[in-house]
Amino acid sequence: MAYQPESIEKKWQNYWAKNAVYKTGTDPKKPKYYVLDMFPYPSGAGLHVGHPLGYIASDIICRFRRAQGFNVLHPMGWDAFGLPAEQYAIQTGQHPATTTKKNIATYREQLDKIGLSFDWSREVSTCDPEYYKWTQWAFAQMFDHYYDVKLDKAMPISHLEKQHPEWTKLSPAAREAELQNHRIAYLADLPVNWCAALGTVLANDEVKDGLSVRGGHPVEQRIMKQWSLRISPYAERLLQGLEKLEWSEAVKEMQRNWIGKSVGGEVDFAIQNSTDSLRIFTTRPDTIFGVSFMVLAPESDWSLKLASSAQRPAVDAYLEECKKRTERDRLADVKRVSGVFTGSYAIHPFTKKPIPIWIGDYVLGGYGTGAIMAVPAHDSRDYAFAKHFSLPILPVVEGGNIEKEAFEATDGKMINSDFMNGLQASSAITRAIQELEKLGVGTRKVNYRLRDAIFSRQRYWGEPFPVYYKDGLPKVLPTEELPVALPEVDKYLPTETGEPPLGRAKNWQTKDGYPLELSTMPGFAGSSAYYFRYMDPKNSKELASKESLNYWQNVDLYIGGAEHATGHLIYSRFWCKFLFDIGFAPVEEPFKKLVNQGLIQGRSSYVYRLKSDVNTFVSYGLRDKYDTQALHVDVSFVENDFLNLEAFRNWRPEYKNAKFILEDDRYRCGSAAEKMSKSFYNVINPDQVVARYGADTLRLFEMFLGPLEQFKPWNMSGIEGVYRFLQKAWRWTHGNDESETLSLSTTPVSEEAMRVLHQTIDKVTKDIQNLSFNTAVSQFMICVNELSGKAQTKEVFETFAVLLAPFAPHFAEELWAKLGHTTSVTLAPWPAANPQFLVANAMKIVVQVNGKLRDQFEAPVGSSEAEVFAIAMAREAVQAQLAGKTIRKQIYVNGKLVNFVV
RNA sequence: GCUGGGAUGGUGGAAUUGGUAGACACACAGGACUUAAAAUCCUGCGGACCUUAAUCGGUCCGUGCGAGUUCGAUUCUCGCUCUCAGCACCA
Repeated sequence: MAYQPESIEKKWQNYWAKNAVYKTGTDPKKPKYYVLDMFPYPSGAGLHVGHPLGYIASDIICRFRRAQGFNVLHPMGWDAFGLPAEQYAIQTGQHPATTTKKNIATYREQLDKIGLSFDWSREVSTCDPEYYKWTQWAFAQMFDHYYDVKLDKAMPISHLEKQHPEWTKLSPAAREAELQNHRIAYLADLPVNWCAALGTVLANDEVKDGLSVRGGHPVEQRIMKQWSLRISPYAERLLQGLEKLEWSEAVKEMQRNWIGKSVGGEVDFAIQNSTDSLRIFTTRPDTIFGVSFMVLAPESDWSLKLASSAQRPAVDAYLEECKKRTERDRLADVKRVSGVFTGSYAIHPFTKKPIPIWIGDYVLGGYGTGAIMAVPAHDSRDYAFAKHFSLPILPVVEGGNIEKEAFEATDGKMINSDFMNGLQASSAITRAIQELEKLGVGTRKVNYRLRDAIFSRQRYWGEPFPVYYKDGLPKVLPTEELPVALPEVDKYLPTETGEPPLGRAKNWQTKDGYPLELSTMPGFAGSSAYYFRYMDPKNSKELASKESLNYWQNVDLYIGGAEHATGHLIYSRFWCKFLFDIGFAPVEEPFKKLVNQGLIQGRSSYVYRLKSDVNTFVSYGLRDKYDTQALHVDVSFVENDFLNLEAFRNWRPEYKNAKFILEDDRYRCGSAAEKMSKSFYNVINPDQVVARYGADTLRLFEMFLGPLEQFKPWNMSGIEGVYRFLQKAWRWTHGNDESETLSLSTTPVSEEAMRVLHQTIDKVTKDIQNLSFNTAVSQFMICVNELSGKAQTKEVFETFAVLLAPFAPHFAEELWAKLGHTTSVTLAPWPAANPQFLVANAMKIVVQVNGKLRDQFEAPVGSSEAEVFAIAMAREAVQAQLAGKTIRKQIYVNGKLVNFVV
């Protein structure tokens, strides 16, 4: 029987399922290893070949670690709440739960075909009330905690109340208002990103360039009452925590930017003819003598307060104009300078000179204090503003070309700066703050860009809040009364009065009749602690038991896309730190090592149609000789870039009589790497590939495609290579294509063959550890090429089966069973390479003189360095052609430099 | 503009701390087997050149561009070009 993946793969998948081979429990005798894939959102389109890339990689690691004696946790589940299901529900009336369930079934079926070693007994789904009960629990905990700045951790609200006995005298509403300023989950009027088309608010990471990431709808700023998570006090811990993580520098850097720490000072500028003072934040207090004007954000409270009566009409007009400009317009013309003078002046803290106060939309209300001191000589934005309005530009740091542009460096000497003259700008920063502190008008200050996370969504398909309102004040439900299950509604749209869809639910209230919160949680809620739930997924008392938490700790290896860098990955870290603070989580960081698999792009194919004759298509190589238009063609009609003419003619009626201008009697298509999309006709499903080549070939091929973290186009032309490899391996082990049994021999294995086998053990082991799966696959190919037709002993086949199992588990399992084993190859221990076979029996000695090859020869293994030299010198003497020259001689043993003499 | 990656044959990609560049695979070409095709197996495959009847053998150039360090650079340093990704009025 030839290698027939379809028969063996189904068999072993059933075997694994029936015998629960991959079921994991806590086992104190073994070291633990937790490998997690980012769980997918089950969309209606199903999986394409890009999805399994990360899953296959993590599966290889899992199988490898198991063989090394680790107790491996490798679960999978579903990020099941989400916008697409809701929008589909709005269009069709079908309940999102129904669609989601169907999609999950499809995903599950597709994943099962790939032979992944998930422990499905731990499957979770974020839309399951038994799951989101614990999301609600965590939220309730956040409501009941505040961030204690002194202790630098979250503490119970009761602890805060003890420090404020005066609050007990307040009315319930006033007291709650105080508490809302501290609760980690709090309700506040906030400027939010409102998306009218989606009917909901969005988090900052869900908005890009003023458009929603999902759907690309315009987003505007609005003030709304929203639930938020106070993530900003965690900024410093989130930043510091990055240092210890084994994450790519790229993702760490993205998080650093997102947190946006900047160190500087806050300075109070007195306002002329007023007792008020204007507080600004600056990172360059050293340039304070270069201040020539101040700028307020248009949305700042000061803007109207400081408008003089003479300037009032101009200020009003400008503020009106700013309001009209949406976020998008503002981003669209960054270069445009606009602003207006308020008519008021501030007083310089050192020179006591008056400084005009302006309003400008390049200053943001939401950052710092919403006001700046402008130093045009040393800030490019202030420079542009000053040039536009002809304001003075006063250089205080030596260097640059102030006539042309702002000089922003801090490596110059201070000038025109009184007590700071002559200092380096970088050291003047500290000096300036000291002086300001003496005057009592300034202090050192650290600012973060990280904003609190807005946590309300005006949607149906999400976790309901565990919140009700008593006398108009928010309360959270106790854990015993959770979950608050998502109610049924007649339509998935906002109500006529503009309330979220939950406003349509009947009896949406607590058992005591208090109304429940109408908004739902955002997408990241369910994914922020799912890694803990997998540890103990059936627990109805807790998110996870102490015992399981202490055993599994956190995720050792997390694999998923880099697109979650500033969303899920930062929220999860925050969530975990909070759970750590309240004594639930055993560790502060959820994911020790993170690997971002590269996107697999689709490979689109094109045909070239004559503009003059829409029925004629020109082959790729000849297209320049004609005037043509490129059209996408379904990639299923194309093999190795050659078009199947028959299939193309049958594709659409208008191509029935298509004519072709061929090259070498064939039609060659053009190609390009693009996102996999239905509209480009380039989507490849893993099912198609499995049906034709089998799961093991798909697995090997996805790994062979290139480095895991690299973006790469899907290109089927190479798949034959790995398929041939498995066929060769089959023939090697079975003797020929027809044999049903193994072709075993007792002939001792040659030393050379042992060398190949042990090099394979060595290389594959190292490659898996380095996540260098593509070179591991190459090593397997070398191994089979070398050993094919020889080395057919039981021991060799056994070693090969164990090595191959992580990559091609079905093939390995079949081979293992035929070797007489009755248990899964998964349970076999990982082989160790014998160092004896890793060195060559004859050392290859290469002698170079002045970098040029002069001599090469072999010496017996074990020769000492001195012997090698002696042989080399003797041979050189015979050659006798080096006399009279200064030489540098290098001697290589097996390609390695051992020494050199001059 | 800022930050972080990347650039190696026709193609995807290999190359421990600097040490014989191009492993492995695809594509292509030639050959064997076959009535034929498929499959399989074998050979060649960066460029220029020398040598030869042809092999064998040998030389020079070659890892985006230009310098530098070094006996020796795909690898390290500096300066560019192009490209991918992220951030972007964050004071």
